[in-house]
Amino acid sequence: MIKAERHDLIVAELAKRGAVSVQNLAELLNASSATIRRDIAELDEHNIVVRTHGGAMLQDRNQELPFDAKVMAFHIEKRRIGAMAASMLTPGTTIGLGGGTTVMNMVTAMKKQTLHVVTTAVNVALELRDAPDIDVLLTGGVFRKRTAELVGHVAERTLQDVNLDVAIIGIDGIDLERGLTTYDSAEAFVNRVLISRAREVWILADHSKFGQVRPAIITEVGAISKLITDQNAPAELVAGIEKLGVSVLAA
Amino acid sequence: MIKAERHDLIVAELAKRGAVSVQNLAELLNASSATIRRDIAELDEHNIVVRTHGGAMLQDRNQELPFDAKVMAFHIEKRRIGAMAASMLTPGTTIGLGGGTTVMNMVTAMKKQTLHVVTTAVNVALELRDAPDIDVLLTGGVFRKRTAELVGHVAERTLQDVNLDVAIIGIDGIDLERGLTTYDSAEAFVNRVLISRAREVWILADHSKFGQVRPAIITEVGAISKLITDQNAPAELVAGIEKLGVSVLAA
DNA sequence: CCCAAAACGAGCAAAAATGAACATTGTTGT
DNA sequence: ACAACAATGTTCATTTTTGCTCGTTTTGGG
Repeated sequence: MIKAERHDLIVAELAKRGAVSVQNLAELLNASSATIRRDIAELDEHNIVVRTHGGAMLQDRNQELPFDAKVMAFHIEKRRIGAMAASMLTPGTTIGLGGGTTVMNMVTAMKKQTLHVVTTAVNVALELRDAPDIDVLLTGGVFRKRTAELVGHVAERTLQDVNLDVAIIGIDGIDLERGLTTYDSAEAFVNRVLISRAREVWILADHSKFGQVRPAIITEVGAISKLITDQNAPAELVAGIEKLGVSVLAA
Repeated sequence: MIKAERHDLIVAELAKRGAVSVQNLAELLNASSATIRRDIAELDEHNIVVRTHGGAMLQDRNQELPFDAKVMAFHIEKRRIGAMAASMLTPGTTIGLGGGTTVMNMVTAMKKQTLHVVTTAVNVALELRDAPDIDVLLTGGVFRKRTAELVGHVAERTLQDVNLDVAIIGIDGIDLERGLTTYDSAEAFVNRVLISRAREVWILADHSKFGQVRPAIITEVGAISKLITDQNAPAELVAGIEKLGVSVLAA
């Protein structure tokens, strides 16, 4: 059994049970505990799992939300997408972040880095409270209660004053002709401004978003730099997107 | 079973039942009562559960947020001050809110009212997520991690664009000669802007703030309209403040 | 108010897990 | 074929965790 296979199985086991011991995994995978420990350490470095004494778990209980998390759709995929996106950041750069669960997964994975963050999402700011080397600028704006995101002209004007190296946003639908879409038009507009201020645009979207069309258009597919998704994204759609000059990465 | 897993299960059990005994948990998790006690103690240190004699229970929702030590001090007084201030609001008006624990107490007490809120405090916005008839404008700005407040020119500029009926802020010190003061000068400055945009200024301060002087000046005592405090405020200071035209109310 | 049962904290020793160094195996490129 | 390298397993000293004992504190019933 090769390393990558073990890693996959460890993540799969965690997805099922939430936490596993080194011993269990050693038996399950016919590997020595030393190897399992090395595997877990590596997965932890990539922020895919959290290493603990005796084993590994999916998330640090300190940040475990009282609700969902484990119920959330495609949370393993989102976590891996977030971890990959976080690992691709250049230290010291300024990144703009929208809202959404996938982006939040990325934020938890990037806490140890050195960055400047501009965001329209209140949750992102709060999550970064214990990130010692990341400063956070909240755009301000009308507080959307459902998503805890900030919209409107205050958000827009604040964004007009910053330059971003990368804008990273989550979406609800991606379609070759209809572009990147979401449910709320005010949020779509703010995301459009975010995009306009950035040299590069990264989109985070698990495979369930492919081929979906939502009411509010954010931008066209050709306008983005990178699309970070999971292994299950439909191949022909991925090919079509790449043909538009977008680099598609599968976590 | 690894420690982290036990911790998760303890929290899960609490989520279901509200409270559990050490014995129950010991059986359920196949661990000794000593271990369970240590687990609960650790979870309690991280403020995830509340340790009690014989077991553990869920956090008291009213005092759970990130302020810890400060919240406990003068908790009762702050709550009464907050309740009184909330009861004095006129429906439909626009109020500006700063940060701090006393203001937060007021915010929890005003959720059912109909109001427009402008605030520099991220916690205030989140707290009002389930207030159906209050719309919230967050000013934006640099996110101060210690207090979760927003400061800097973005906050200032947003405030320049609004007119407030009342500005309500908490302070760390009030003194006849040295005025209203707080620890952080950036926050003091934002509060000053907040005050400048309002027709009326209400200050919330429990009695421990009287006679205190902190590094950063917000404004002079004569500039405020109402001071809402508790019964234990020193009488001679209150008299001096009233002489400056401030109406002092004791909750 | 008092007493017995239950729960607790602290110290301790056994057990489990870890990290680091080293040996072995397998793979890759030349 | 051979050297360089990565991955894995093994050993051992160290650290962390756990269960137990015992004296003390808290709780709740009479």
